Amino acid sequence: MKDFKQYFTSVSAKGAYINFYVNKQKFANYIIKKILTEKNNYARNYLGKGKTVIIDFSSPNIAKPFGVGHLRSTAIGMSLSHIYDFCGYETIKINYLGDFGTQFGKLITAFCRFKNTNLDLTEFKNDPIKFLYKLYVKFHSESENNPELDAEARLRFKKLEQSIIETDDISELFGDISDDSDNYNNINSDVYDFCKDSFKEYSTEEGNIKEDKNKDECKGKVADNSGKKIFGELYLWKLFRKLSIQEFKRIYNMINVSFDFYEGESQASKIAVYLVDMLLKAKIAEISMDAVIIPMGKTPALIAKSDGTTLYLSRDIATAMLRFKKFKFDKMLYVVGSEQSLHFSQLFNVFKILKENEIKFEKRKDTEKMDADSFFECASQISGKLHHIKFGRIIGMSTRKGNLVFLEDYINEAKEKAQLKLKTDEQNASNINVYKLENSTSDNSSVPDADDTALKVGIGAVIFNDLKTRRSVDVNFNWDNVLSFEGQTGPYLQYSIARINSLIEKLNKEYSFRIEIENLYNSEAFSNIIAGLEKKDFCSINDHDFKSVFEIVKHLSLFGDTVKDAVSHDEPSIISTYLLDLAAFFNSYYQNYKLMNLEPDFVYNRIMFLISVKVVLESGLNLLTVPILKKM
RNA sequence: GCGUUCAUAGCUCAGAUGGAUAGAGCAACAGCCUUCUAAGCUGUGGGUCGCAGGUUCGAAUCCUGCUGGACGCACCA
Repeated sequence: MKDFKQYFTSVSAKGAYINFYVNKQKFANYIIKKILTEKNNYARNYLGKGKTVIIDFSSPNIAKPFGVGHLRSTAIGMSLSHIYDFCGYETIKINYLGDFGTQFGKLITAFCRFKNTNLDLTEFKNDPIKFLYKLYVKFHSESENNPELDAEARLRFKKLEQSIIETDDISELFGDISDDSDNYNNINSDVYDFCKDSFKEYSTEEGNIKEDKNKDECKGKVADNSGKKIFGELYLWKLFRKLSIQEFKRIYNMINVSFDFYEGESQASKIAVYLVDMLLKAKIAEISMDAVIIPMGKTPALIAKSDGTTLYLSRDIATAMLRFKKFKFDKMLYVVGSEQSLHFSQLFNVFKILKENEIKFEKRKDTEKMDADSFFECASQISGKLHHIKFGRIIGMSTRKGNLVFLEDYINEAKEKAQLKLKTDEQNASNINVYKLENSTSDNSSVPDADDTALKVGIGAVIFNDLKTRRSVDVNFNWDNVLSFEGQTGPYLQYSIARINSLIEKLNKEYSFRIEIENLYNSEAFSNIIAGLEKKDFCSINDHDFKSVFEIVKHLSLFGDTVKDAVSHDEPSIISTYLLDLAAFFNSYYQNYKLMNLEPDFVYNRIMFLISVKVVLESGLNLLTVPILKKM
């Protein structure tokens, strides 16, 4: 700080502006040195020190395929979690699965009815999600002509809901539902009997469930994997959920996404019922047309249906409270499409109202499995901590044939394109090598694992495509744009890094520098190099390439501000834009200034410079969850 | 009808708290691979920043109105 002045050469006033002239050489060397020393900690900040942020994202519905629509939330949420982490926050990633609602009654009905007809159960084992999706579609086409199906579905859901709410298993309600300990891979043979004809046994003609005198013996039950008798609906639902989560995890794994917790809407349903009751007693909620509402603004918030069952909103209120109790978060982000804006503004309003009416709560002693007092105590602290991270819709999203696009197919298409590209590159390379062999300088090494590379390029293209524009704008889905690897794309960024690696490797060999770029992030080697260069400058204002070098270094120096911008706006695209500019600067430099055959000292310094560019590009791609490739 | 949101080059978008001559990529055209990866680079053309007012020394950016699109508006999530 004392020698702050040395970084400026002069100051002058020009019109309405005061211009500071920086000492470019000192500035450039300072930045390069800083990056080399701090490496992947360069540009980190501590805005969130001691603070906890929860990011609720992805949140697909179980028993439904993971489509491209969910990718946007997933990509944005995952990237935000990295960005918050980079800013010193304690970050908790939650996947809130849609595991509750009438559609499960439909699915169970369809499963029982169609199981033995033309749908193949081995298909269910091989690809449960696609199988269930087919069931769902089949149910809808058949129920048009057969209203009986809808009635059965409603009843089955009612039974499911009942058994979920009645369950005594608290861990089932509050635990991480992705736990793999109970293995549902082998379907219990009871289930076959259940599916066959049990429904007739316990449904009445009025469309109600028959009272069971002898609960454990009744036909509608099957043994779960611990041998306990549970309703068949509950069993199937758990099975569907388990299989769905397994499938989701496989996909998440592929795109480097992970969660700290998997929660389900079903978990909150029990508390939601209780919550509605409390809000009514506290006179915050009231009854209107048999339903329970909380009056606010123009559109009152509906928290219970006229039949007394809860809604999405009531479950979200309960979930937020549970999470606050558990994590004491300072901030919670819901990464959900902007079409749900009203829902979230209502949710946030509820907490505002709870805060304003704090004193109205009666302390209750008749708590059941939870501590109601502390539950409501925390409610007043939640207001202002919730944020809806909305994003625009994906328009025109369909396969080339016009159906829903499964994420995996989407990635595969991108991968195939990348494979094709790799193949033609290799051919071209071998053609060129015909010339090169005369000089025999080329080592003719092809890309190590073409399959893996293609996959990462495909994923990079797909993820980056969702993160390159501001969240708020609707994206026009266009296959040609997504599958383009040129210009402002993920592969362009990956390619820039691959180029730096390959260049450094070549120079390393040519000049015998022995710079261990492999160990850049985990060895002391670099720190030592830097320490040895304490007094030395990497670049000078008189260098022939200084203008271009400085342009890049200036941009490198802005990375920290870019990260802060991104976190304060919850906007990954700010990082994307930054990286595209950086890559463009670098590629321009690469093309215009060749390093081979220059003085060793100079080349060595430029390698250091290139490493600083690489460090920032890689940090940035990590923030976006775009895979980094050594070679392409 | 009410609410939210968007409108910048032929297309997709930057331009985020008002600042100097509004920038990229794609597409088009003209070039550049027998020295570092052409998934790249260099150049050319392309704009009444939806329209009309207002605030300001200064507006793509802020305010008002209008037009056009998207989404949402009580028992779905």
